[in-house]
Amino acid sequence: MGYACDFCGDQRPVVYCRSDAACLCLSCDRNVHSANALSKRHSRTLLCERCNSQPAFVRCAEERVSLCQNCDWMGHGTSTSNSTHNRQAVNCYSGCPSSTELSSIWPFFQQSPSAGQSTCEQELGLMSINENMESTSWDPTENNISQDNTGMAVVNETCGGTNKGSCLGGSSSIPELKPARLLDQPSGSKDASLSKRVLGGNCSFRPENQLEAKSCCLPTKYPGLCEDDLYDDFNMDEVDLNLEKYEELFGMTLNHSEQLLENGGIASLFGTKDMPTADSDCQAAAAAEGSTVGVVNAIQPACSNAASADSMMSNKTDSILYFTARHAHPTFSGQTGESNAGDYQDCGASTMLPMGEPPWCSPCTESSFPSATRSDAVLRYKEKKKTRMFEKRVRYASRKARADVRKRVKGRFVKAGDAYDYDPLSPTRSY
DNA sequence: ACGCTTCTAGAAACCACACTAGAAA
DNA sequence: CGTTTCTAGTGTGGTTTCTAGAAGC
Repeated sequence: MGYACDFCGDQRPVVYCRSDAACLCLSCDRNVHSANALSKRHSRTLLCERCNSQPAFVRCAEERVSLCQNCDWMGHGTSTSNSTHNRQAVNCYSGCPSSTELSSIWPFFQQSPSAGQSTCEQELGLMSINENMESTSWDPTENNISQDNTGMAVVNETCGGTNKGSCLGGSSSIPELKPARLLDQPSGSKDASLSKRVLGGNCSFRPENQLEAKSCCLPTKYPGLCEDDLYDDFNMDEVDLNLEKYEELFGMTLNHSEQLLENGGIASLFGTKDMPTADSDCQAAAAAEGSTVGVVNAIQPACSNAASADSMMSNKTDSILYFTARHAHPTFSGQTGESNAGDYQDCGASTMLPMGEPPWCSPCTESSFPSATRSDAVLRYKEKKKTRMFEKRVRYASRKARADVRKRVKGRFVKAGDAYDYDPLSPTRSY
């Protein structure tokens, strides 16, 4: 069975766009993603050359193939001979990089001469791959991964010593590998520096830190933290985070927040009662699923009150963000059982995460979690569970791609040739 | 307590057309 | 039985409109 570009249906697909969930040839990739500023921000990566349906995760130097997480696991995780293959993380890109730029980030990448230069690289310099690469140049002193000047994240050289067992050479290395998407920042170096500033020294290079980075960029209600600059980095699409999960991440109950406020805890530093954590819903989930209070307590660490939580985080904002993100993390791991490995890939979180981290949720114990609050949380959890089935999913990426570039009048599609007031492909109007 | 008005949030409708699935030839 | 042609139905996103519920008086 042959594979074809989701857009033109003719050429062989080369890249995978997570935002569109589409496999595209280079020509269509440029065509589609040069349509407007938003589409230019779509993060793309190579397509897995084995299954041709998932974004590539690593590049096997020996086999000279790009593989998704599943295929990499199948090919290297179970074979003792293949498991020693030298593999490198595959970088993502956004904007409209030229073939030269693509070759610079993927040295193994070769493009046909017919494919010309990008049509929009000049007009959208902000999205250029150079800046992108710059933004992904994480300080090696802060992370156990380095990036060479080709944009490839070379893991093998940096995971020596005690981490040898978790190198890419082994099947257990996946959680330690920073996915290529982690290296990709949609905008310029400003964002990169911001991310580093927010994440601080607490962030090691683990897939969950992508979530941390995203979680750090909370909605604009936290003006002192990320109102302007950081919000741009909060790309919900890239995290594949639906609203429900967003609420699970940040939907802290008022009562709990007030407790923290009274104790001079985290919320006071945010200056809001909506301080984001995921503990209440996490507990609600556990309770709603028939777990006893003992079970809830069993999965929590010895962090029994807001004061201890406060001390855990010290008084640094960086640590607070790290803390909240870690708490939010378990909700990403698909506790509902609805997610599959592909989903994990999409959201950038490793399938190994649930095993690698203790699934504790809350800095408070049952005693500090009144029954009324718990029932409220259970109610909210049930509501979210009820609405879970209605989340929108794009079934046909090609239709989405066409709808994205279709001309409209007041939001409605117009006939081809008719006057329109909105053309996604053009910044000007047709009046 | 009741009725009315105003406000708000969410759902539904609308549009063109490429695409799909099934029936018919 | 396999291939081709035809047709009805579906899905896609941005905007507007509708509706139910809450809040205020």
